[in-house]
Amino acid sequence: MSDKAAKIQDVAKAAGVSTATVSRALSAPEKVSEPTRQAVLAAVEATGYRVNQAARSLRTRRAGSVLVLVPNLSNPFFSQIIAGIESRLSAAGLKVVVTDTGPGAGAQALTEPMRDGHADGIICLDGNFDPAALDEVAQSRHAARIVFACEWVDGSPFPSVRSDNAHGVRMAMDHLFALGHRDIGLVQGPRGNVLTAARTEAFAAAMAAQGLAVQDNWMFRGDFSLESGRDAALFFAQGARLPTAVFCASDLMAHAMIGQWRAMNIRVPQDVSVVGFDDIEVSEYLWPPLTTIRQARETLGSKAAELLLDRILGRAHGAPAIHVPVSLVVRATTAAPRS
Amino acid sequence: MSDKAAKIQDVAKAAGVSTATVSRALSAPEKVSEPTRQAVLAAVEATGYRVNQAARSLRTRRAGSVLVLVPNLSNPFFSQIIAGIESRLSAAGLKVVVTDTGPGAGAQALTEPMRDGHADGIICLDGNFDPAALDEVAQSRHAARIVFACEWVDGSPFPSVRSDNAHGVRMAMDHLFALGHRDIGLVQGPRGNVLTAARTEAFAAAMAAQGLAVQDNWMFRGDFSLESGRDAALFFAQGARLPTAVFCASDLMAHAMIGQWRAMNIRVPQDVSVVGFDDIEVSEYLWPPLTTIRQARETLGSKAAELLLDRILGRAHGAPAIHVPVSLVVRATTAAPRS
DNA sequence: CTGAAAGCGCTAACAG
DNA sequence: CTGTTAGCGCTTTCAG
Repeated sequence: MSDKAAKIQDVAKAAGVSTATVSRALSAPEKVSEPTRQAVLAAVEATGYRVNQAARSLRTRRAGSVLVLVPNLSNPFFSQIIAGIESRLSAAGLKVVVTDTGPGAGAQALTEPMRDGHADGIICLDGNFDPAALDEVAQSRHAARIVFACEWVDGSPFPSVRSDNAHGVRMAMDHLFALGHRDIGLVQGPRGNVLTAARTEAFAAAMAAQGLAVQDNWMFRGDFSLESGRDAALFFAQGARLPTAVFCASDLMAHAMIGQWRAMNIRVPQDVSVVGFDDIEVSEYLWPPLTTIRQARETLGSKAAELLLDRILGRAHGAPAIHVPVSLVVRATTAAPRS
Repeated sequence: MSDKAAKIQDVAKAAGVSTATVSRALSAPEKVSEPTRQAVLAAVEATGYRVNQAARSLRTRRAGSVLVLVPNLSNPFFSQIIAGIESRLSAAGLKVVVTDTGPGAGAQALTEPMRDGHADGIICLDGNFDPAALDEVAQSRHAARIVFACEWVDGSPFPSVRSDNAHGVRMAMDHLFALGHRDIGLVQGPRGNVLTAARTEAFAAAMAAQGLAVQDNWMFRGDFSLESGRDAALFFAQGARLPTAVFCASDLMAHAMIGQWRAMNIRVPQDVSVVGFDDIEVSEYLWPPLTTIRQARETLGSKAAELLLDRILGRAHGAPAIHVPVSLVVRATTAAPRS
């Protein structure tokens, strides 16, 4: 049990067959007669044999695993997506490993793991790549095994799974309009981010459809982080007049903004209503519970896994953009405007 | 660039040297003359060569990576620990991969990755293993490359890095005592967890030192989750009398408890004071900002990485338990008891 | 259905 | 300092 690791030779000897048969019994059972299969399995058990993945990879030129690239592991938003990915891929016999794309990771982060034989495919949750650099990636022979989820890169030829951001924003805005809000502020994501673009654009469109102007002094540039949410609170509070509602492009920013406002005695939703985006777990538990747009994170993950699997197995090609529905979760941070 | 992957042979040919020299130039530059090294590097560049990790692993019997086992990826508490691990190990040329120990993962999760050649070592942030099963793990030839961090398993022969939990609880309690609290409740972690044991014991000791009894009806069994924090709020509210302060074994539980209480019109800290444990990022941003015990997460991670590295390189042995200092962060959830 | 044998790409002795 | 050579453990033709 604690001796040298058994190798396929040892199993073959113990089972009285050749190494080739052991190999087949293990990875293509249907090619082996039932009795030999049993014998091999028994021998595997007896010797405590485990296949050496390095040797197998070298021979088959497959890694047996998929890499998930996350922009920021500390954002609880991502864990459920990973869970969705995992459930789909582990069923297909693939391991899932997760890595944080450090700040300023180059586009090579998308191909290197495959070139180096670490992964058979990549699911990237980070859209923060230089489009030009991505063109080069697209030329690589590994390009077909890259899938984006949540975020994506405009104009890039990779399949992606995304929440229906525009629809989410529209629901949020309709909810605010229905409550009677017309003076609505926006906390955006970081410049150059596709989610920022999609959500900001949808915000502007919704305002325009109501004949409302988007005011510059009610528009704050954040970066999805807690800190920028706090900054947003200060920004709005310093203005001549508070909007009656603010739409935040992420829950995290919304929570920090609300927290800072409370410290300043600005009450949500009595003084200002707030809507978030993401529906992270904590949003349900804090007070006041956050009205927000829920992303179907598990679905996002499993669809991305599906897309990648299709490509790894050569079952499908092309670069579809799959949109996953979102939903409005009305909780306690929204109410009619202050009079 | 997008052709077949270059192999070491191609580089050797291009540089006019043998494959062995290429190999040396890449992984032991000091064993090669400067001119040849340059020639090899140029050839690598020209061919776009990347070493095949599977082949290298097969030959060297090393994976070149370390696995971090996390109980729950969705807890933001872990990400900074991982960052600490990463900064130390990447400097040593090791990749870091992260996996979620699914619920009910067996002890084989600790050895399998090494047996299978996926990892050279394991840093485990999850203490939830059957001690009996761990005895078997301890016999394995991979036992020497397992390090625990944050959590650990009592009586197991593995090195570990831990926060000084007892000291943290003592500081929290002293803070409450100094404010005048004597009626103090406790929200524990899950049964069988070492952190629960350490923190609950320290709580009881602190109370005893003040001549105070630990009341059963002010003691709630949680599991570190948001949901159990909400349950704790209900539990205390249903009692005949609220304690004047509650110590929560995790920030997440504290936040959910406070949130639920606010919904019930129980105010923190006016009606009850609350102290948490962890100091997750959000604790600083919510209202009221949480008084809590800060764990030096980055340090926890880097020390664990150091410990593991020593063992991988054969520089050190044994199973030390390294204690990392914690600190009390006083914010706004604690005040003098209601009168 | 099974066995023999040839490597996958790399590194580590061992000579020179 | 450099080249030759022998595998690491596995899968996969190719025969039988």
